[in-house]
Amino acid sequence: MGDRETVAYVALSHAAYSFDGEYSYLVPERYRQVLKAGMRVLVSFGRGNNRVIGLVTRLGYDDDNKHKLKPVISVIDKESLVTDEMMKIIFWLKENTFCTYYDAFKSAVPTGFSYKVDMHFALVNTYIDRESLSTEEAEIVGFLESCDDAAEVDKYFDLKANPQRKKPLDTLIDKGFVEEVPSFKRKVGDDSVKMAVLNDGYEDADLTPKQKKVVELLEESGSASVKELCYMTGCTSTIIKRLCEKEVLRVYEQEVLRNAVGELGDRESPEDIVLNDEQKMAYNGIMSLIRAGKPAGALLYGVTGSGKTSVFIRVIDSVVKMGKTAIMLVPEISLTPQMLARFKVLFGENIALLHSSLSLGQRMDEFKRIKRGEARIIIGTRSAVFAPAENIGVIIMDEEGEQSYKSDSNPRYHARDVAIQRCGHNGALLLMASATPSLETFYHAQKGRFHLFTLAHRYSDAALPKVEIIDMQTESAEGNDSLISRKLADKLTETLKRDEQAILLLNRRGFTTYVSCASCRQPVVCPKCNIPLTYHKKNDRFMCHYCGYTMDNLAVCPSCGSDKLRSSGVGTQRVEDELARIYPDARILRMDADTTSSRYAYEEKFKAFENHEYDIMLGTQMIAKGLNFPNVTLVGVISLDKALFTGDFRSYERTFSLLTQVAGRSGRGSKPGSAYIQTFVPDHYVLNLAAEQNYDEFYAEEIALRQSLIYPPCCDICVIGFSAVMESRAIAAADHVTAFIAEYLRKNKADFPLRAIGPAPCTLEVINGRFRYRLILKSKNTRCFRQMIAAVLKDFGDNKDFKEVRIYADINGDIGL
DNA sequence: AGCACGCCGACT
DNA sequence: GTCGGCGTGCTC
Repeated sequence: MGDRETVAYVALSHAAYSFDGEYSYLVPERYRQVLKAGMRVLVSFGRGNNRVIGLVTRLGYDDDNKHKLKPVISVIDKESLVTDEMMKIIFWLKENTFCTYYDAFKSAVPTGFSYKVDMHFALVNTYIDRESLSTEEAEIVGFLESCDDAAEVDKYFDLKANPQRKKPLDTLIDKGFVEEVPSFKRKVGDDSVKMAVLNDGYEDADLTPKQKKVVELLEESGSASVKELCYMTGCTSTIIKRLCEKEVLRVYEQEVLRNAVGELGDRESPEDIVLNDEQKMAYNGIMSLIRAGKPAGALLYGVTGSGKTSVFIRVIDSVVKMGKTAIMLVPEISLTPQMLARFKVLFGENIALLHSSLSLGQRMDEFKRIKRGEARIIIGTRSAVFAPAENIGVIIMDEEGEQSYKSDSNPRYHARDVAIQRCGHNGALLLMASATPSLETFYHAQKGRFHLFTLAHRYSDAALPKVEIIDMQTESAEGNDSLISRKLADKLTETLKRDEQAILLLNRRGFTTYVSCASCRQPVVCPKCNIPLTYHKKNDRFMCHYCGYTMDNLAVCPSCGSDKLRSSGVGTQRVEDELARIYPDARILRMDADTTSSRYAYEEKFKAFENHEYDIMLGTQMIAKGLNFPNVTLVGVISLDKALFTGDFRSYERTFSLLTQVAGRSGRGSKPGSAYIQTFVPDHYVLNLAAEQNYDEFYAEEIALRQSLIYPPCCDICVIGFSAVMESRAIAAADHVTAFIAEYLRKNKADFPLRAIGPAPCTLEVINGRFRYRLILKSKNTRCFRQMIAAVLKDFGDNKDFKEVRIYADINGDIGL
């Protein structure tokens, strides 16, 4: 038994969920010293011996192996990208979010580390017996002799198109005459800002009408982001690509400013931050939990403006002085430049930043700095919870209830759940903070599973803004058909007169949200999604906010041909117009996904508003959160009624939180602030409790509701979603899975409580031309339950009948839409 | 997902 | 007789 072979367990990069697993490969002698778990390797897989990249999940020995193992072909990484602890997280992600090992790995490591393999081949420096070769083999050897370096034989012989040529190449490798030399290329990422400019001599090119539109726009503006170009001209990025091929324009990646925050003069010491008594109590309690070195969770529950950030700073400072690391998660980093600037001043080089607007290179650098222990304070968005930090003392989640902490694509994880796992491994504290915590978190805090620290007073005892609800029903009964009530209008006038600023919130982009025909009553809908299109005045086009489809402004009704198209509903653009009419002298800043296509634009605009270059800021949710403008004394909510009734069980919670947060933007400086909420349902308790900023009461109401209707946190909820181009296929798939579950329960004599709802169409039945159905399972998220879901997904993936149907499972995510 | 193996129809 | 249709099942 002295001859046990070293074996690497490998998770493959291209594995589908149904055959994802740890495959064992022999580790050749030459790699035995260097290969570690967490490195990527090149292996051959399947009957066709395709070269694929895989992740070594662990190393072991070949005990009684019945298989003839294939060897590891080559090792890609010089060092492991994954610590032991992160490897546990990868396994956890696979079990809990039903992704593949490799998907989990990818979300834990910056995309900049992704590689594309190209196989090259070279002659082995040895005697080759020509006589033994077939003609095809001799041809290959001849070609390789004519090459200086390792040659891309696959390209030369076009192996993709002529797969029969692969065999002689393989036999040559088997005979030891030819060796494979993999070449790894960094993939070019695609999520930085792409900008376009015209090339010299563009005038001479032959252009189609759509292309001409793009060129004209560029002539005006000089340069523009590709996204903006598409928005304004209504074309797709393929047109830009075509223009690029014609050398009419060129596309380049926008440099992200390395030092967006800049070197800010004097460094402050975190210890100079003075805490009031309440903050001190919270700080002491938090620190004693961290010093205990045991996994724990705590909620810092404080009203807006109670100085949670100061507590964070002192905690982080102390944690770092203990020799530990700290991770601080924020919902959207671009929305908190002010907080970031403050941290830079306090902690300088000790900070690493992980968020989406960094370039790939920057992200990789930050990742390395954390891994080497050079940066011990990590600030970032959701995915920063995977930072390769070791010896973590605390993970802070600011605005813990924010939606952006939940991923709604592939590994469908919640940063909170990952953070709990990491705190468990590190003996660290998970510190969640919010004025309006998620129901889940507050529930656990009530039950004593999380420690609770409360900050009940606003810093320096500033008063909370006075909030008033305005009934738009009586407003219109009394003859005011304007979007803005008389009261809000008066307040705006006063505010502008005092040279103070106002923030107005509306959760709909565009101009009008609904265009319909007065004669046939048909709304104008998206041909792919069957959802009413939104009219955008700025580009004079109809747009679908779900799939991005756009079309020209219509003169006649597409269903009956009459010219009586009428628009209704209100978008930000329409409000902007109305404001401009009432307040011709006011400087209005509109902030929504249409005006701010690049991350960089956010900060510019917020800065301009802060410098009082504008009087009124009008926008969607993005303006409601985390910002601090001392000169803002008026907040108006044009309408949020739609958000109350989205069909998701969290819609009350979200609306409550949004309202309290936006109201909190008012009166943050020395001047007192006020807020006005316009609504057609003025008696709704959610609105009234939000106006009172009464979270405790809201919690009591909402938890009772969740208990009686059985929703989280009183149970766990799993959505299994199906989508297909043909509606009947989506239904058949959903029915199949429903039957499979019933059968599974019977066979396994499972006795866990389970309640299935549906299958039923999703609220938005069609998106982007795919019909959507869902099955909702209410149960307890136990291992048995997850095993069942995994079995469902595996069975489904193996089933050839449903090739064209996409499926996903999401535990405790949203069920709306 | 690929890819080979295998078991039935129209062809040099 | 064989070439090739794509149904079925496996991948260390």
